[in-house]
Amino acid sequence: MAAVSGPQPQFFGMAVTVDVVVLTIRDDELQVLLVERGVEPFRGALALPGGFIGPDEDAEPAARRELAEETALDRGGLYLEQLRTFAAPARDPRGRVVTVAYLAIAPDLPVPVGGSDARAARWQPVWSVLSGHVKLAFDHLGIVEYGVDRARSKLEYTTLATAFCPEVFTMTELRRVYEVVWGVSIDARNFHRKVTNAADFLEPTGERRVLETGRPAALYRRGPARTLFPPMLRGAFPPVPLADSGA
Amino acid sequence: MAAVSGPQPQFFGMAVTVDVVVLTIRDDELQVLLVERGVEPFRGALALPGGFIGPDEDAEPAARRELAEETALDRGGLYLEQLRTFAAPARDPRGRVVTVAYLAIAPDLPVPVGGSDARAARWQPVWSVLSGHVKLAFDHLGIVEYGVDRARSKLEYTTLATAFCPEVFTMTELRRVYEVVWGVSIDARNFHRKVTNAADFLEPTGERRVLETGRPAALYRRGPARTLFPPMLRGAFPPVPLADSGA
DNA sequence: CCAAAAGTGTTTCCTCTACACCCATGA
DNA sequence: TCATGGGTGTAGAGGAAACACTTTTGG
Repeated sequence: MAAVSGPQPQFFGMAVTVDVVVLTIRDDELQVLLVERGVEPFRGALALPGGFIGPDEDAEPAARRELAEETALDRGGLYLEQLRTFAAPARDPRGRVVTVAYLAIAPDLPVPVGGSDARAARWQPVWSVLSGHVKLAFDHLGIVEYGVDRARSKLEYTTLATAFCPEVFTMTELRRVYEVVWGVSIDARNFHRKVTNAADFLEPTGERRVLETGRPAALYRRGPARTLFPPMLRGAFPPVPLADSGA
Repeated sequence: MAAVSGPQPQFFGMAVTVDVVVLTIRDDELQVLLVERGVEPFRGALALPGGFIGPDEDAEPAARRELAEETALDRGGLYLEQLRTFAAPARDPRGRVVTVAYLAIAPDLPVPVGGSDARAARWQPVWSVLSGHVKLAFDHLGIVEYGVDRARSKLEYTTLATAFCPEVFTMTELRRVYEVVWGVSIDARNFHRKVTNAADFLEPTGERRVLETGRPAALYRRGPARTLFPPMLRGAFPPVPLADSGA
């Protein structure tokens, strides 16, 4: 595509990248996917997976491509949505680089491997990033904060929670998503009633999963609904920090 | 800021613009601010106000600057939030132009005037744009659709509705915002109770506004809250199309 | 039989809707 | 005193929180 000679060629000196906040639940914790940078700047530092948008590429395909290249995550079922764009003039030492941030949600997957521009990819608990224990390159800390906020909000009024689950899942697995992402404790019985009443949220498969102990759990698949009505309101839950389900 | 000589100079050939969906309520209709383009491409066509981000400028300041330049809208009180970024490769005939779209909400203001790159600025009913009656340049129709959707959603669980009102306003003015933006009819009495119960949504000024007829209405100012709890759920309102408040 | 996890029923409370009713002003 | 719009009271429906209780498996 040749550029029409325009009156403002001086503006065509920027680069646009994508960066992806991939969230999952592992070991009963909310975790984010990070890569160790293999190139300058910030070589060796941890960062979000991402990279430059190609000259003839749209942003979302670029996000999927970078995920596939750097982290071997490319299965089609991955939930991906645009978060927001970060355009502070000095956010990248290479020059004027504007980044379009994406949020992806994945079920608990095998540990991803490194790719071309990244030495290694690994899951990191979100709290360790938000608390500053783990430092990120560029302005990626702010992007993670924004992405986690978005995910927490969207659990309320969309069916996003199912994106954290595998294709079939139990009621308890779905409830753990809410508990872990929000950091609250939820009554299993009222939760069961609420989500089964929400139209098109879940479809029973008819199958059951037998565990080591206890009654077998019914299995569900995500339904066609994308918004949740009535919503699951966070404000309605007790300020209890967490269920002491462990130990 | 000189660019550090990086390994990927071939990516630095893009331009980034901002485009702003400014919404207001005029004549009991939701309206959007459009400008008549004064330069190519699409010279003479209607478009959203916007323009190129400067070499050392962040996106949000650019949006405010373009609004001031093209539409003489620059008062500080304007609500402005980022919507999303549109990056389709062929969206602009001048070359690879990525745009960061913003949503602004304004109270009913005096009709704005044109500025440098725009011959004239004017309010247009949203329905005339969404229905295709009024054609827009570039992919701006899609941006308006996205912005209107966002505004409708945010009325539910944020205090965004007050951004449509002047600094002090009556309960009825606030209710008209919901009715016009959602296209529904709302019981005035229940609405009154609901918003006065929501913490920090409204602050009574103690003043009253005397109208031509009827009991004087109490005046309110927006409170410090930015989120609304409990939310105003759209699904709860009757499927009635509109209040027949006019003749 | 016991432990553990899944799922149901029931009570109580609280919010929301619908609507009757009262209040304050101008003409 | 009438018309017009602002604001309160209240009864009934529906949803949610709390929690006792039953079901189904493994040991």
